[in-house]
Amino acid sequence: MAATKDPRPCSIADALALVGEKYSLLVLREVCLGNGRFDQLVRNIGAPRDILAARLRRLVDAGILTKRVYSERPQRFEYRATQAGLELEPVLMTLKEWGDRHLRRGTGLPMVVEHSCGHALVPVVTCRACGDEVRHQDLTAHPQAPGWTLTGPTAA
Amino acid sequence: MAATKDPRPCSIADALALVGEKYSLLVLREVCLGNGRFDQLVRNIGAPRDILAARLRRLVDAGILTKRVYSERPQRFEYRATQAGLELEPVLMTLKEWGDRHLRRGTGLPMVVEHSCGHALVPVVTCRACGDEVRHQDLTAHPQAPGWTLTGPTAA
DNA sequence: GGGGAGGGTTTGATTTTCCAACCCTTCCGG
DNA sequence: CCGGAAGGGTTGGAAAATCAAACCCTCCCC
Repeated sequence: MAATKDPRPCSIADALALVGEKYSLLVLREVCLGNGRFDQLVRNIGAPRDILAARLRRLVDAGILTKRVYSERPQRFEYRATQAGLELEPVLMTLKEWGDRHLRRGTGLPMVVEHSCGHALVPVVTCRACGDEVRHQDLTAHPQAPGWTLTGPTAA
Repeated sequence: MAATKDPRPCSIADALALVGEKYSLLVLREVCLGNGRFDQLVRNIGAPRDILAARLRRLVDAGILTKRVYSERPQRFEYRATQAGLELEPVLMTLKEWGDRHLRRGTGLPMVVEHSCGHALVPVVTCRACGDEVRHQDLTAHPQAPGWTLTGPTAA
């Protein structure tokens, strides 16, 4: 689902071209939870079976999932996240946190993820260099490739 | 674009229902960069004008963007991120980082974001409680609402 | 040999997207 | 006063993606 003629070279656009189609990130959610079987995915995501099959093919081709046999005779499969797939989990957690805060004021969370430190996970995006939480006003964009023309206050 | 019958109550699914449609997150990318005018968005994202208009309406309705007049006579508009919109920027940065690492091995990045600490931003998702980087093996899911049946190794 | 689980594919109707063309207002130049 | 051009969309019809339900195949169990 690449933005058909995105004139900007952009890793965000490229990433979304792989995992931005409807259901793809929900597939990853389920697979990260260990629910990697076809009918589990159908039930838990609520996607049409044909679409789901297409997404799974795409994610496997992209190296985000692998298809494993968990039983010969009868032959049965399971999808699992590759390393690249697991590294998308922080994106999911960050999105979950946003949804928890903005879409469920007061409603109680449908799921809580516990971190190994013993606390409920509240993901925070920080800067690798200084450790500070990332906020918009601390960021400045520096285009490195043609196609980028900035005009706003974030421009460099 | 809600997963039409997602049986799971889930903040990830809900968030994607708002911003998961094609182009929506790219709109947010541009708006965060300060490129909030309709024809800038068309050019920079490469989306059809009608689709873009629909996305903008939706994002404004959802409280993620606002439509501001930046010139009366001739009347001209500009879209800006609300606080809720700005708080999605960490999601974009995390996704950008994933794309930079997995989709551009060796190709040189099309854009670098500088953090106010003086270094190029490399976003890291950490746990608010302990500060450690979030990794899959440190997470355990705890369903709080019906609809959640876990079977895998992540299950609680 | 009937039925169910698992993992899909096929078919046809319904929605979305896409693209090009068009519209409207206001400013500008001649 | 007339003809653009910029900005911000809307409209119409063709093309593509999605949806739901039905179907298929293999193997297992009774």
